[in-house]
Amino acid sequence: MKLAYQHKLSLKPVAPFNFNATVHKPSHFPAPVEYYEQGRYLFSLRLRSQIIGVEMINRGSTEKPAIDLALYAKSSLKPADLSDIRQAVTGRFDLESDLSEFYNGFAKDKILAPISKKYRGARAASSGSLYEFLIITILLQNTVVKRTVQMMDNLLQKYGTQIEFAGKKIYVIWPPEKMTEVSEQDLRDLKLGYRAKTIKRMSEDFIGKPIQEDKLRKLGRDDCKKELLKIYGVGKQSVWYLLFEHFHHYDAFETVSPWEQKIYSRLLFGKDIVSPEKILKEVDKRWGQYKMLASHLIFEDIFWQRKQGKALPWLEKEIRL
DNA sequence: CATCAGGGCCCTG
DNA sequence: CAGGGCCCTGAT
Repeated sequence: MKLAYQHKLSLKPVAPFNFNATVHKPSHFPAPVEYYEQGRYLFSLRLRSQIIGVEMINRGSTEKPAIDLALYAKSSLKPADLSDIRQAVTGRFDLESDLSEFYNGFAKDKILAPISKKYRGARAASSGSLYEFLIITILLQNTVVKRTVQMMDNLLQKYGTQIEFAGKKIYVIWPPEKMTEVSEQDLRDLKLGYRAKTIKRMSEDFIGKPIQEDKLRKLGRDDCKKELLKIYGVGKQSVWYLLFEHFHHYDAFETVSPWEQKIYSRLLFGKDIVSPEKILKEVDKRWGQYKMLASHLIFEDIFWQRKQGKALPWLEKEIRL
């Protein structure tokens, strides 16, 4: 499906703002629902029944941020659509948070200071909808990245829609209702295993009396967490991915999975393995209410380095792409 | 060839 | 609140 250029919007994020380190997270597994290059990011969006291709272009600097959004769709966009898109993008990329206190602080922190300077203005972001994020967290469960990638590709090819805009082809995820027409066996045939059931049940939670993403955004961290844990397939590991990346609670760091444990052990203590309790205590002591944002930056930094070709053999062992 | 753990979660006892 | 079961795949 080819989408035609319809409209341009201009956004002004709150400074300091780092475009590249916000829109692109090199530690994330690659899914064909987005495209990134320096200064430019494409992703797909469903708005009511419309499919929108969004192209974000960096037009500013860290201290004077500006983003242009070029919007692509089949038919023209109404003022209400534009206002919804503006709101969605602002929310998903957390453009209105003032992080100057964080980025101006911690100057004496040996680990954080150089990284905080390097990525000044970066924030947590998740370009997809809550539903899309939940699909990803389910596919991450109890498996290795390679298989997650395969499951996601299988699902998008079968149930997603391929769109072409701004010179690129990416997918847009299916609407949750789609999964009601699909049997558990259909999903198992895509090598999803027992996740088939989880995806079906989770999708149903978005229909009828749907989960309200906007309402969840307004809740405090603990209330938001409580609501998210009610969703079938969301447990203690997925919930803080959601709280941080999707809902931007910058202190949401309460569990460490085994692979992350190894990486944080190395980055914080220079050791192969340190207990999760010790890691959590350390980040809390160092960074308090910003402990997840700070940890996220040092975590992403090694993946940026890897992307730029730096050899990190100990890391390769942990990611198994 | 077989066994098993892996970016967890649900359910049961 | 601990522990078993769950799908599939690549590593051993």
